[in-house]
Amino acid sequence: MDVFAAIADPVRRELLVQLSGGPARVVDLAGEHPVSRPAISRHLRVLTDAGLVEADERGRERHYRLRTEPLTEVRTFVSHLERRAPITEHHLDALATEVRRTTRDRRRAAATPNHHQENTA
Amino acid sequence: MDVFAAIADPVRRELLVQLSGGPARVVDLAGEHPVSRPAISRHLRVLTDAGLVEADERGRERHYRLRTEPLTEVRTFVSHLERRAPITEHHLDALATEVRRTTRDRRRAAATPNHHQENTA
DNA sequence: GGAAAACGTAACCGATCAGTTACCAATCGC
DNA sequence: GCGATTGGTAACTGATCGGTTACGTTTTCC
Repeated sequence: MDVFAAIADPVRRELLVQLSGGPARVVDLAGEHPVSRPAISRHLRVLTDAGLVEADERGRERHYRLRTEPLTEVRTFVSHLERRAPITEHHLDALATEVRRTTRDRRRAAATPNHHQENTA
Repeated sequence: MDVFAAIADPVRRELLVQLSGGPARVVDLAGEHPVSRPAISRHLRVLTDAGLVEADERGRERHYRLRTEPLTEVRTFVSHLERRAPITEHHLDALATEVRRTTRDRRRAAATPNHHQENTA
């Protein structure tokens, strides 16, 4: 299943948002949803196949964490459409602002080793 | 059907790309696809419901054109995930570059009123 | 006026999806 | 060792999806 299909499901999008706050176990993820744990397990499988998450085995637990690389395809697609389309200028400005802020945050995070478990090699 | 589901289908993504080159009629859009015209019609209906396209009635023809506003939601979602995730720096740099270029192209396009049908590539 | 073109919709169908329950394997804590 | 916890998978099911063909309507053009 490709990335676009993977993020088409609202439950999966919610899972990704949860994981954007840091790694989590399956029970923890499932605890926040009205659907059963096996259903979550299968959603995680789909996300894994799409490359959007990865699991670290820790004994009987699996710690899932977010992987954002595949999102590049989505971003590229959206950018492509927005580039040549009769859109109002402010949309792109908003995007540029977003990116500037993101990059700044990112740099700050990299300079501050006290974040969570990610040591960017 | 929400925007994420709308862009989950490869045919619909292709339609959006086609329309990013300018408005087009249903027959023209269908001509580039191996699927039947009614199928295209229904894809266009889904895209319309998602707000991603809009049709101008011109006699017996309908000229569909792209609307990018709903894509904001997708961009926001992706940005949100990428902001706080252990990603390598070069991804954000790539995004920043993309945006810079996009803005520049956009300004140039706005200054040049004569771009319309495909024939761009 | 009538054929042709453009396009939407209805009816149908097979495939896929997302959910459930039931079950099994592995690991942890006492 | 043993019960409890964690989590994956299998089997089943109802719903949705995407495709097709058939058809109806409107507009264009001779």
